[in-house]
Amino acid sequence: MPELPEVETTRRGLLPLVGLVVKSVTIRHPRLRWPIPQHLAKTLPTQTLRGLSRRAKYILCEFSGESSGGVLLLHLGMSGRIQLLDCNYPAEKHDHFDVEFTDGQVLRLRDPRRFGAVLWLDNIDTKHPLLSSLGPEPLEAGFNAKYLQQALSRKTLAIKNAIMDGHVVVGVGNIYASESLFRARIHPETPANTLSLKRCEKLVTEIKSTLQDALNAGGSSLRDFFGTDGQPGYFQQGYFVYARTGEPCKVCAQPIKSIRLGQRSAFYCEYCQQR
DNA sequence: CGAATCTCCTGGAGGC
DNA sequence: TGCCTCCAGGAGATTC
Repeated sequence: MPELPEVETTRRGLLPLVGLVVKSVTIRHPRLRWPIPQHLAKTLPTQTLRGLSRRAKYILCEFSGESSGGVLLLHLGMSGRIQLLDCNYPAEKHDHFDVEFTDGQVLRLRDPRRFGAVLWLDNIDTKHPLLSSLGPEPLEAGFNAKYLQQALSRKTLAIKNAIMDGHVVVGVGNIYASESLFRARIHPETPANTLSLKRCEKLVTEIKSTLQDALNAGGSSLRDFFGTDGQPGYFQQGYFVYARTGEPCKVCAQPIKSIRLGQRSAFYCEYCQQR
């Protein structure tokens, strides 16, 4: 599933497109999380891709042309992937959206479960509801122990759910939430507002290193993550606890436990992680 | 405001 | 071989 490292890996894979001009847009199945704006088929051609950035798990593609411009916002949801292909490459089932460039490359979005999104913003507008109330980027300096403790100060819910809340910090999904808490030796059910500053410090450090490790490995591969070159990520080799229920802890050899927290599975070692 | 629940959707796995 | 159920998962919407 795309989490932040996978999304960033995808963004980097799209960088060769910067500077290219759009030839056409194909919308095969507009019903994603929200409808894909039909006007893109008319308004995007002739515009030039000026830059690619990312906020949380949103990929922001900045376009401008003679008299118009805006931002194509892409979200991979849970099963989305984007590939760069030759425009003659036949579309397959679940290939919902193409942006073809004049050099013959096509950006192709495939999303079987259709939880992803393709939206159009008139400008990089931080007032857009999807972007306006997001927490800090986990790998940036604004995400630190002091900030985290403050952000958690009125939250009594389990720490695992708290760090998966994009208003607290963005980009920490189900996999890396469990992995980061294991590395920080914090039990996932610990009430968020009871963490000491020292434990917040440790958690911040481990969230950063877990995400950075995954990024260095080219993204994770829970089931079906593939980069823009079609190659799978390899971080899954390194999971300490995720989806390892009953298997021995890599540190103490006790069996890994799993519980449900907020409709999500959480994995932990009851000996290595304390409340 | 916080917290819990519901919801979107499809494919794959397991049971019978 | 087919059908049924369950599960996975991001995050906005809804409800209390």
